[in-house]
Formats: sequence, C-alpha cells, structure tokens
Amino acid sequence: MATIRDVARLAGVSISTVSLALNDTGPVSAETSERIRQAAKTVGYAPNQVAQTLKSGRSKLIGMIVGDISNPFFSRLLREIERRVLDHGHLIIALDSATDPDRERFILDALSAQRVAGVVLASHGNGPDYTAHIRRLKMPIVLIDHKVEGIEADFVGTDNFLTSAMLTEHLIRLGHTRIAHVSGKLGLWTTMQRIQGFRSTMTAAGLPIDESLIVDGDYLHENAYGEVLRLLTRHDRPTAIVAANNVMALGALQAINDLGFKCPSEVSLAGIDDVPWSAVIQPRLTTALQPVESLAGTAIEWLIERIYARGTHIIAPRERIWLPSLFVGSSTAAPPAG
Amino acid sequence: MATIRDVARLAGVSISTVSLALNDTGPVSAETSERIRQAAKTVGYAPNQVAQTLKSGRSKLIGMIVGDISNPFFSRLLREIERRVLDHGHLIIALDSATDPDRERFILDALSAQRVAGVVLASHGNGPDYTAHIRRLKMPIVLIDHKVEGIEADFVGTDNFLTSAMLTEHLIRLGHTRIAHVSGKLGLWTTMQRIQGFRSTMTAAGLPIDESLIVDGDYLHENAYGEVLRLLTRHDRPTAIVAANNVMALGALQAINDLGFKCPSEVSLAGIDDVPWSAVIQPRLTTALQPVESLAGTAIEWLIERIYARGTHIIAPRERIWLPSLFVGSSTAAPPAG
DNA sequence: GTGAAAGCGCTAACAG
DNA sequence: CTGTTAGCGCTTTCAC
Repeated sequence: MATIRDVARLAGVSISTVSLALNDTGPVSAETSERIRQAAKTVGYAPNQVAQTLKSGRSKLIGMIVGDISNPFFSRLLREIERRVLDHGHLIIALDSATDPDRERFILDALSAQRVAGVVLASHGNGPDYTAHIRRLKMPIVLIDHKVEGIEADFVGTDNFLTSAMLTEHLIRLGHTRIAHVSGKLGLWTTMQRIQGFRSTMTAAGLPIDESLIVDGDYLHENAYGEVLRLLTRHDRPTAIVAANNVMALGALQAINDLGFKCPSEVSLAGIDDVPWSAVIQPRLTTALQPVESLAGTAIEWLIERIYARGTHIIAPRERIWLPSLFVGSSTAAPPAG
Repeated sequence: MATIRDVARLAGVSISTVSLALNDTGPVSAETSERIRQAAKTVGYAPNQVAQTLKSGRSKLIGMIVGDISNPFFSRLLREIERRVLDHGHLIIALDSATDPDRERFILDALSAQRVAGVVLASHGNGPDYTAHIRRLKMPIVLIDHKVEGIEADFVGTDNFLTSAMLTEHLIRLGHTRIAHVSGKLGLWTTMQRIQGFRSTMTAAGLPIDESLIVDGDYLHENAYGEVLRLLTRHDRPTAIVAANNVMALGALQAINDLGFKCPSEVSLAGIDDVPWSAVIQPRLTTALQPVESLAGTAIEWLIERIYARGTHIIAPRERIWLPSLFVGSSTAAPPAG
C-alpha cells in the first residue's frame, strides 16, 4: 500500500506539501500540484482512512443497529440508508441486536471503540441505566422506529398510534367486535403506542376490551404463530386479528391456515409493515405501511448534519413523526354471520 | 474518551506498563497489574481500535459484499456470518453492490482504505481487469456463492449444476417436456452452472432444448415477472418453469397468477433458495435449498484462518462445494393433459 | 510556496 | 519488573 511518503519521494517534495496539494487545503503552485497528482496516480496512492480517523478522531463509518436484520422492513431501511450514505463517502456497519438490550450495549461499545461518526439506532433498551450508558458514549445518534426518552438524540418514526388505530377502525367498520391484538415486545415505546391505538379505537367505538385478546408476540414470527394458535382454539375466539408487525402477521396467517380457517371469511387479519412480494401471498394482507424512504431520508439527513456540526454548535434534539398509509388487501372482510 | 495515558496517570505508572498489563503481554507484577485494572475501570478506559489498527495495519472489521442485501438468501447469510464473527471480536461492514461490478470495485477500494481484516465477497465481476484489481488489494478474501477464476481466494458455494438439475429432473419425472429456465445474470459462474444443469438434464432425458425457453431474468423480481409474462403468452408456452433464484421464482408466480393460470395444474414452477415466509405462500414452492449455515460457517472459518495466518504462512486457495437439498412443495405437478 | 515537526493512541523493542 | 522511545500515516500549525 502506497503511503503519502511514497508520493512525496517520487514528486520530490515533502509529505506536508503532498497533503496540502491532494486535499486542496493550502497554497501549492499549480505545477507542483500537478506533479504530485501524477505521482499519486503512478504509485496508486489511496489515503489510509485509519490514519485520518486517528488524526481527526472521527471515522467515515456509520453504525446501524436493528433488532432483526432479516426482517424485510429493516433490510429495506438498511438498503435505503446505505445508498444515501455512500454519497457522503461513508460506509455503514450494520448490526443485529436480536432485540437484546445487553447485546445492543455491547455493540454500541464496539462501535464507539471504532470511533464511528454516528449511529442510527433502532433501540430496544430503556431505563436510566441504559440511557446513562448511551449518553456517556457521546456519539451523534439518530433513533429510528423506537423512541427512547432520556437520550439527547433525534428521533425519526411513524405515528404508531395511528397505524394500529387505522387497522382497528377498518375492522370495526367491517362489523367486527371481537378483535385481538398480537403486540410486539412490551415496554418499547412503539409497542405501547400500537397497543394504545388499538385500545382507544375500540373504546371510542363503544366496544369492550377483552384483556385476554391482547397477547405478546415479541415481534417474532414463531411467537405470533403460537399465540394465534392459542387464540383461535378458544371457544370464544376473535373474528379478527391486528398484528403489530409484518413477520407476526405472517405467523398469524400461517396459524390460521394450519388450523384450517379461511381468511378472511372466518378470520380477518391485518398487519403493520409490508413484506416484499406480498403480491404472491394469498390473501393479500391488509396493512398499515410505514414510509421507509422518508424514514431513511430524514434519519440520514439529520445524522450527517449532527456529524458535521460536531464541535461547532450543538443541535437540540428533533423529532419527526411520519404518517402511515393504509393498504386494504383481501385479508379483511365482514365477520361470519352468527 | 479515556486513553491509556489517563489510566497510567491514575495508576502512577508509564503508559507502556499499562499496555503490557492490560494485554497480558509482558511481565508485570500482580500488584501493579491489579492497580492498573482498577484505574482502567474507574476512568472507563476502552482501547481505541483505530489506534490499534493504525499500529498493526489491520482492523477488526470484516467487509461483506453481496449483490442484493434485501434478498432473503443474503440477509440470512449476513445474519449467520455476523453472529459467528462477533465471537472473534470482529464487526461486519455489509454492503450492497446492486450486482454492479463497478460499484463493487468502488466498495472494495473503500474497504481496503479502511484496512479491513478481510472480505466475504459474493462477486459479480470477472475478466482480467477485474481480477487484477482485486489481486492488487492483497486482502484476505473468501468468495461466496459466485466463483471467480484468477483470484487467490477460497471459494465456498453450492453445487449449482445440481440445484437446477434436480429441479429439472423432478419436472421431467412428472411428465413435463416443455420446460423453461429463467436464468440469472449471464456470465456469472453460478448462473452458467445452473443453465448447464438444466441443459444436461434435458438432454440426458432425450428432450430437445428450445433455446427461446432459456431467458435472462438477471436475478431480479421484475425481470423474471416480465419474462414469464412473455413466456406464458406464447402460443407454444412451456408447461413448467425453473427459476434460478428465490425472488425470480416469486416474480414468476406473480406473473402466473396475474395471467390467471393455475399453478401447478396449468403451469408448474420450481425455484432455487428459500424465502423466510414460504409457508404462507400458496402454492408452497418446490425449491432446491442451499445450506446457508454451512456456507456461512465455512466462509468465516476460512477467512478467520486466513486473517490470522497473514504474514506467517500462505494458505493455498481452497474450495468447498456444499450439496443442495430438494424440497418438494405443491407448485409442481403433472402437466395438463393434451 | 514549501518544509519541519508535533501529535492523534497505541504497541513493542530496548534500556535500565 | 518498569520506563523511554520510536513509529504506524496523516493533518496542521508555524517557520522559512
């Protein structure tokens, strides 16, 4: 690997002149500059990012932590973010926390040790210990999807109250009264908002809430499958189900199919977030969609801003809540008569 | 961020003693060592990986480049690899080349500038220029999925000839004679092997090969959708289709559905690689499965070996070809009578 | 316009 | 056993 020294030697100048010329950061005569550029090309010089990072204290790497990288919602988000970030000369280190707060902390420490420029964090932790730990790292952070109180960071998310509220409303209008909600990991802001949206909409419609119909699926396919099996084998089973994310909706659908129920004629199903190729899944799921590109765009815009602002001025935490949209598929219909 | 200096000051020793003690790399009295560890803890010392990297010339980062990070085959692979790599104290930088060789080169250069320890590469390039460029980077590389001649790297993949051959054989046994193959990006080893597997099996069964039934889907959902629309609107349409990957199989299925054909009674469909929610897709696709965990395991084992062997001894390029397995779903059946 | 030198945080000889 | 020192590759004053 050629270094700045090799270039200097070949061009017959000092290393500082090379740096000045190549970075356009000082007065170098056009002639010398040209000679240096030539030399750099012939020796195949590429600046060592590690040295630059050590010098500047900040690398060109951005960390991104999500709960499940194989969840299509997050892999789309990752893809969108990565695309935008490459334009700024940054690279993304994507990590899967498996929704485990301890693992998340471990990863955050590792990213901090790498002196990453910033972090896009779909957090799964909370509590004073957790927030104190994050604050101590002093990294530019943009929270995405899951909001956490007590961290000086921007937050970009969707109106989660609305996501489940609109699905619930849709089912109520179709005539359902016994509606179940398969929720995500309890304690998370996103989860609680979605549960709230469900509850409020039920109550506003004058429907009673059967607490046993609100079950915890932990945002996982398997859990949702199991919970829905349980729900549908009860004598007072629900006629409709709202799943709090995409993979749980698919788990629910599988349970419905495996038990031999017809969807939507016997059980209606609605979920949050799309899956790619949803077009080939029968029935086509009714879903509340988060605007992935808008989320990715805002997150990166703000993070980059924060990275460049660092040391210059402080930016007060911002918050942007995008609105979901409703896609009505063929998985929801009026409840069976009787 | 506390540095080794802060620890040294607090413990009342020199920085080299701190380094020696904390890395267990020199003779330090038990007492001093303990004092140093205490000091490190109280100031919250964590070694700066960037400085270590600059010193050693090699970071704890591993790059991974795939053609499409949102393809479930690759996101599973990424997840598996990441899990294994964390155990060795490494982090993964995952990047999406969008199957573009130029973009792939750009990314490889960026990784090289970061002095990554090694790269897991699902390559989409070939030709002397390409291989020369990669050789020049001198990074430990493990090729995965796509084999490229002319690079001194290990290769881990699946017997791709067999994947399409077993699917074709399965269709022939069901009675099909007009079988189409929606292939991946032409020129890639993987693609060519799969086409070969298709051809050889047809020929071995004494069936003629209609060249117009071998179409290029470029491993993309949209392309496959379009190609299959075209195939099925021909007067001499095929009765069965072998798609060279998972997303193309789903694109094909969508085309079949959209045209109003029944799968499998009117058109049979088989694909390569699973999708996570395959259980809820009707009909359940017949697929040739690659052993993702074995691929990930071998790739990382070899890459880590190569990373540690660097400078010590050279390892001759190795190759491991795993066998696929056949999953018979409900998307394949005997061709319609007449 | 250009060069010398300090220093980012760490490791590893080499002295003592 | 412990401390001094050089140096990884680069940027950035500060002299000349």
